[in-house]
Amino acid sequence: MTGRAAVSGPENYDPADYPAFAVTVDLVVLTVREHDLQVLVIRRGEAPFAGRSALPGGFVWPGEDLAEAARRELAEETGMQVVPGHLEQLASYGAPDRDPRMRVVSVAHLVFAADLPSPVAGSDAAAADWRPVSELLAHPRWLAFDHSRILADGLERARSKLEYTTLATSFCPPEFTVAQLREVYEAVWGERLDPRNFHRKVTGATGFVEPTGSTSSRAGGRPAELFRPGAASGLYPALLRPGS
Amino acid sequence: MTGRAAVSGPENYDPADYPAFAVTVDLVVLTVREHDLQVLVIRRGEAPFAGRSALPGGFVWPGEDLAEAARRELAEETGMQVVPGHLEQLASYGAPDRDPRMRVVSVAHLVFAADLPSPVAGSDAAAADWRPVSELLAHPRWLAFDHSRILADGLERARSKLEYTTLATSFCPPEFTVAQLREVYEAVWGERLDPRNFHRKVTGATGFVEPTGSTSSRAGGRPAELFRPGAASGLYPALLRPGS
DNA sequence: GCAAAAGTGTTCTTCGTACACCCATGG
DNA sequence: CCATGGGTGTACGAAGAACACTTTTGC
Repeated sequence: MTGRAAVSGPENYDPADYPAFAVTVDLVVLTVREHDLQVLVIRRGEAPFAGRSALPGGFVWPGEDLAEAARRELAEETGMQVVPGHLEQLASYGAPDRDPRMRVVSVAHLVFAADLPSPVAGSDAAAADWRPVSELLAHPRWLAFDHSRILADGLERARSKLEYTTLATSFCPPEFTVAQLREVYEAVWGERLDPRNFHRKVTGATGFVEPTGSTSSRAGGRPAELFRPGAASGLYPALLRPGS
Repeated sequence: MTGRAAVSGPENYDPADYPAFAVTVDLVVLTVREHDLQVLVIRRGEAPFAGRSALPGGFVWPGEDLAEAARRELAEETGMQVVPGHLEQLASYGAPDRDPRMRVVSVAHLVFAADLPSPVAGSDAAAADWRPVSELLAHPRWLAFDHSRILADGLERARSKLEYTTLATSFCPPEFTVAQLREVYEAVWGERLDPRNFHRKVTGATGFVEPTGSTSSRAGGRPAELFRPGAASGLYPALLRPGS
């Protein structure tokens, strides 16, 4: 387990001499529900951290790529289908004592999910469930391991990605109004945005949203136009956070 | 080695049942020399990829954090001291076949280094040496493993970090002129910038650079004022790339 | 008509860009 | 003096912020 400690890299070593790590993937699955940013957590049944919440995740298998493992775990633990929006690698966490049982390096991934009707069903995990991000970050001990840190990093990544990419549409259903899109920005950034200026910026940015022609009816108020996600992935001009 | 494949995450498993991975750190060490962005590579002595260049790196030890391992490998393989500028995690690479010998997950790190007088000395590796990034990216097979991909990701990260952070000063000596700082931007972005507008933006951004009071003398031309890195880490207003 | 939400126009300011121009040194 | 690079002033346009105003529905 300790290794001969060859110091010059991958050369001159015997594989068996080197420390074995477990490699896992953890998932920060974000969605916007009820004007609030929420994250998918599961309830841990066993020690360590029994009874606490944790991010979904699990071990990477021998033949799998990291992203593949993340997609598999997402499906297994939450019943969510592949590509429920967008999945990207977030960062890796490998502090020696982050798991008391063994040396684990976890590759965290970030998923932007639309608010599906029944997002957590037919799940393999005991209980998968949406929780407000703000609530979990206010109580860092509610999450097992270093998952609070991972969540914080995922949130910060999400916040900055909304500024210069079109990923906010991943949080929306296939067709959406400008107000729904604004709700995404307001929930992720935790700030109120001017509806009038927001509307102009969104419709003015090239390839961000594309009108469908139809409108959405609602109680009280003029019906809103419906949009589809546009072709662009980068956002120009960018939508910068107010408190910059 | 294959595992019982418990599907519900870190619960109900026996550690010995799970696939063992080797975990390494790889380093993308960038600097600007001779008006050109360069990266530190070592020459591999042994198979696989014997004779080819590779990014410096090596195995993570049992008691080490990931960033710690990166700093140690940097010192061992290149003789560079800790914190030669700035070190941050880049991304992890874990394709099943990325190393023909064993299953390896590599956590890549990115270092911004100043152009030191003798950056590679007393090195443990056979030969560590600066190479132009553009040259290596134009010939992806010159680098071992998936290091070309890692380098490309590191370059893109560096490019965007210059836009909205003050990290460019990490490429400069402790005291520098605006022209030297501009050389960093031009080398990393591969674009010419207007010296006059650049000067105003740099000196106008809050906390980016701080005048020392002294000047630098040079052959032909008015002496330039010398600056130190300022206190800010974020850059406001941002310095955006021309071709946006 | 009235409330409510969607969407447009207008003004002010900030920032990017282009480029004319002046400043301070070495030769 | 003149070549060379450092640094400032100015003018125009694009984009952000604030907010008055018009539009289109339900009741």
